Amino acid sequence: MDIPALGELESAVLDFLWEHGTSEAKDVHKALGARREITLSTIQSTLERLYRKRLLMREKVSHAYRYATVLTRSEFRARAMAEAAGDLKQADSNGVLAAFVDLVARSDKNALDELARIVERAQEERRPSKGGRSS
Amino acid sequence: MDIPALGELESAVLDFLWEHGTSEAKDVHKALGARREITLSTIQSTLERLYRKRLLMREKVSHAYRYATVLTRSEFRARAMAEAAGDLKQADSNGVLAAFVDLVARSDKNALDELARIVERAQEERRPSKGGRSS
DNA sequence: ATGAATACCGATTGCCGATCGGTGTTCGGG
DNA sequence: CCCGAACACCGATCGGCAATCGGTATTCAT
Repeated sequence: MDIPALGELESAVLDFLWEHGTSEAKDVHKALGARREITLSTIQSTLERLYRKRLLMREKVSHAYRYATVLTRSEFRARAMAEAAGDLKQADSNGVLAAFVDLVARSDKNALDELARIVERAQEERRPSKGGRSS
Repeated sequence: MDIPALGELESAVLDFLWEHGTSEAKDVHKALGARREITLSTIQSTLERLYRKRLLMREKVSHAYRYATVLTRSEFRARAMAEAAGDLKQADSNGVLAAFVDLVARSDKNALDELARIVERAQEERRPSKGGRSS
C-alpha cells in the first residue's frame, strides 16, 4: 500500500476528517465549500477519489455515506516518509537514514534526543527481556 | 528549500547523474534516450527544468553545459522525508516520528538497531564530551 | 406520491510534465 | 574567414490528472 500524490483539495478534505472524525459529504462541504465557493458534488467527487485511493473508508448509514480516514495523520505521514526514503531495508546502507537524522538534529536542539528516546522505547517494546515500562 | 514534485523522466535523469556524476546532455541522451526513443532536446529541456528547480548545477565548459547534482541521493531523499513529515520541530509531538520508527522496526529485523546506532553516533558528534570516535 | 438529500456520470477547465521542431549561437576545423 | 556540427533556447502540442460543474438516477422520509 503506497501513498499516492494528492491534490490541494484532497489534502484539505483529509485534514478536515482528521480533525473532525467521521463525517458526511455535507459536513465537509459546510466547512470547506463555504470559503472556496465550491459545490457539494465537488466535495463528493473528492471523497470518492480518496476512497478509491484507499485513504478513506465509507459506510452507508441510511442512504448517505459516512467517510472515515483509514490511517491517522501520523501514520499517513510516516508512510509518506517511508516512501520518500525508498526501500527501508536498504535505507540505512544508502545513508538515507543517517542524512535524515542529521536533518532532524539540525532542525531543533531537542529533536535528536527525543528521537533517541523514541527509538529506545521501540527497542524495549521489541525485547521486553530487559525490563519494559508500564505506561 | 523544498523538494518539488518530479516527473518520471526527471527522476530518471537525476538517477543517471547520481550514478555517473557530472555529465552533458549528450551523455544523458545516449543512456536514456536510446531506449525511450527520445530526442536530445527533450533531455535538454528536462535538465533545464531540474536546474530551475535548484536540483542541478551547471557549468559552461566550452559552449555546452555540464550538469551536476546539488544534493546527493541520500540528502535528496532525506529532505523529501522531512517534507513528508511536516514540520520537523513538531514531528515528535505529533507522533509522526514514533510512527515512522515503528515502520522502520517492522520493515527489517536489524533496521531498528541500525537506526539506534545512527542516532547514537549523531549524539556523540553533537557532544564530543563523552568520548568521540576516530574512524 | 412527492420532495429533499445524495450518489453517480460525463464534460469542461486548468495545470504541468513530456515531447518535438525550429531558430539562433558558438566553437572548431578546413 | 567560413561552414558545419553541437548545443541552448523558445514556442507549440499532447497527455494525464485534479478540480469543478451540471445533470440524472436513486433512495429515504413524510
